Amino acid sequence: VHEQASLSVSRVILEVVVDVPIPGPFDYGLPQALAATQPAQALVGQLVLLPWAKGQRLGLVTKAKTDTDVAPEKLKDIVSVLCPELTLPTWWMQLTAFAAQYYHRSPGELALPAIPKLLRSLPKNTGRKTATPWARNTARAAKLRAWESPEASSGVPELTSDQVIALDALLPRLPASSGFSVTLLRGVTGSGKTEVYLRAVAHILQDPQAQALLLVPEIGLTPQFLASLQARFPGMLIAALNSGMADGERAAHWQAAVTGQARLIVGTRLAVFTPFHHLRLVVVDEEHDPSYKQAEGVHYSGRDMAIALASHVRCAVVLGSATPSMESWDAAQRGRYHLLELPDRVGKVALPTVHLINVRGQCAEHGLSKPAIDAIRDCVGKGEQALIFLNRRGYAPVLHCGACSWLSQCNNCSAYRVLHRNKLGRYRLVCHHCSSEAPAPRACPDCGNVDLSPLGQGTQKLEESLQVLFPQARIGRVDRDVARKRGATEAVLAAAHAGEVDILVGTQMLAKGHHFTGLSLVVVVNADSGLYAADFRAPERLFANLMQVSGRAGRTGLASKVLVQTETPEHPLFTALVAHNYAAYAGTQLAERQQAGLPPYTYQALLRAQAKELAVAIEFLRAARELAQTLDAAGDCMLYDPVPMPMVRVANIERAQLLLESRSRRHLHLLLGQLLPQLHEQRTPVRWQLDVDPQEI
DNA sequence: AGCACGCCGACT
DNA sequence: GTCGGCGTGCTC
Repeated sequence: VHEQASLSVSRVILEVVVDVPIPGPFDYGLPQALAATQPAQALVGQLVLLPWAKGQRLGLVTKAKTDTDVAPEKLKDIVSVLCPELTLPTWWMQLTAFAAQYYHRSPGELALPAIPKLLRSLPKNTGRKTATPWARNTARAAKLRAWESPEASSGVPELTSDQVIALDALLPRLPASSGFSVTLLRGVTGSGKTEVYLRAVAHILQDPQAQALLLVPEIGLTPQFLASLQARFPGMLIAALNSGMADGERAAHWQAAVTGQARLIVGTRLAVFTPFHHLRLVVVDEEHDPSYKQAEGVHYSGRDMAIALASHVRCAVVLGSATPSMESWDAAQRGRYHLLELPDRVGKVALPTVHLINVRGQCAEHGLSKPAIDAIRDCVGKGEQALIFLNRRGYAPVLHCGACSWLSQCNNCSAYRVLHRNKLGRYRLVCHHCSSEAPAPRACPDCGNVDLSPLGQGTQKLEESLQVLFPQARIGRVDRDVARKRGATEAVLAAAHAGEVDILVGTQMLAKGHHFTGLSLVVVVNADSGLYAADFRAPERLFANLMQVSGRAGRTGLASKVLVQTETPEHPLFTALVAHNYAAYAGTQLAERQQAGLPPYTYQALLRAQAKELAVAIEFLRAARELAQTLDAAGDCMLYDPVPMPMVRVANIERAQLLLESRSRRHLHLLLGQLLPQLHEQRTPVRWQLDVDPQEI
C-alpha cells in the first residue's frame, strides 16, 4: 500500500479526451522516456497516440496532474506524441469544452473532429520514418497562393452615409481593449452590408498580427467570392475552410489559419472550431441562414458557436442579415446585441415594388398566371432579365394515375418520388430523401392505365413551359440537379451576368448573393409552401427567402418589380413583404412566439429516435420522457409526448421525436445533463441523438 | 461509436 | 466439421 501511494504521487497523470461518445476524460500515465524530454505541462493541448482497448487511437491531452482514481492495473501509458509541432491553445480547449457541454457531447467529440484528418491520422508502421504530417503539411501550406482575381482591384467603393454611421458605431468596438461584443447589422438587400464588413476587416487587419474570420452560408463560399475578396486585399493570404475541400487542401488552409500565415479566413460553419493564431474579428454573413446549423453528428449552430468563439478570444462579432433570425432580432431589441441598420439601398436605388397575384382557384397548367406571363413578356421584350423562382427541383413533384389514383410513392420513405427528366429526355422517378430512383413507368403499376400524368411542376417543367411560351428567349436553370454537374452552375450564372440569358429559372440556390445587373423582374411561382407547415419557424424561413429573392431585382437602378403568386394574398406575411417591412413582420412573429411560449422565449431540445418499427422508436422516447419526468420533479421543463417525425420514414427507417422545453435554459440543460448519461447507459437497439436548439421541428 | 468476444444456423 | 449472424460489454 505504501509503495502504491508513493508511486501515485510521483507519477505524472495526463487527462486525455477521445472522439468517443462516452464522457471521459481518460487518465493515462506519462512514460519515463517522454517525461524526460519535456515538462508534462507542455503536453497539454497536444495530440497523443494512446493504447485503447485492443488497439490504438488518437487523444488530446487536456490536463497534467499527479493523482487518479483509475486502478493502477488499468492505467496505461500514452504511446507517443503524435504532432509535437501543434499545441492547441487554452482558449480553444475551453471553447470546445463549452460546446461539448452545451450540446451534451463528450469533449473529444467536438475537439478532435475540428482537426483536419490529415493531421490526426495514425502513423502507418511502414518501418521507415518519414516527415511528420505537420511538416509535410507545412510544405503544402507554404504553396498556398492568392486567389485568382480576373481584374485588378476594382477600387474601394465610396461609403453611403448610412454605412459611415454604421462603421462609426462599429469601429470603436474592434480594438482588442474593447473585448467581446456582438453587433447585429441589419441591412436591406443591396444596402452594402458586405462593404461594412470589409471595412471592419480591413481596419482590424492593419495590425499585422491580427486575423479575421468571415463565416458564410454553405453556398456562399464560391471561387468568385474568394476572388473578389482577394481583389480587395491584394497580396494577403486568404484561407478557405469548408467541408467540400479535399483532405490535403483543407489541412493546408487550416494550418495557415493556425500559424497566422493566413490573415483572413473565409469559411462555412465548421471554421468556427479552428484554433486561430490571433483572431480579432468574427463576421457571420446572412446569420439567419439555415445552413449554419449542422444537421448531422453534433447538431451545433455555427452562428451561436461564432459568438462563443468571439467570447473566448475576447473580440467583436458582427452578425449580418437583411432578415435576422428571431433569436438575434430579439437579442438586439433587448439591447443584448448592438443593433446597426442600413435602411436604404446603395445609391438610393429603389427597392422593387412587390405585387401579389391571387392564384386561388386558378389552375394554370404551367404554373404561371396571366399577369406573370405578361410581365415576363414585357421584361424580355425590353431586353431585361427575369428570374423565376420555384423552390422545387425536378419535373413534377409526383406522378399520378387518373384512373385509379395511384401516386408515385417511394418504397422506402413516406414521401413521393419526384418525376425528373434526365439528359436523354427520359423520365425517371427519384426520391429526394433516400435517392432511390427508377425509370418512370409507362403504365400505372396498379391498374395498367397508360395515361399517367405529372402533378404540379418543378423547375425542369417550368423551364420547358417557358421555352414554349417564349420560344425566342434564352433560358437558364439553376438548381441542385444542375449544380451536380461540375461547372454547370457557374456556366449558367456567367452567361446570366454576361447578358446571355433572358430568363433564369431556379430554386433558392438563386436567391442568395447574386447580383444580376440586367434583372428587373422576379416571379415567385408558389409562395405558399411552408405557410401552414407544422414547424413554427417555417413562416420565418419563407419570409426570409422571399425577401432575399425579391432583393435580386433592380439592384442597379432599373425600375423593377416582384410578382408573388399566392393563394392567400391577405396573409400578414405578404403584407409585410409588399411593404419591405422586416421589423413589422419580426414584431408580429415575436409577439406570437411570446404568446405561444416558443423560442426565443423558451429553450428547446429535441430527442430523435430511429428504429425499423415506429412503435420501438416511440417506446424508447416514452421511456426517456418518463425518466426525464422523474429527474425534473420540480416541473421546470415541459415534456411533450413523443410523436412521429413529420417525415416519418426515410430509407425504411421509422423516426420519432420528443420535444423538451423550458423557460429557463439553465433548467433545461440541468435536466439534459442528468438524462443523457442515463440514456447512454441503457442498451437499446434504437439509434437516437439529441438536438439542442433544433431549427426544424 | 468501434471492436472484440460469444453462442447458434447454412455451407464446403 | 466451419463461416458468420449480430447481442452485449468495454474502452483510463
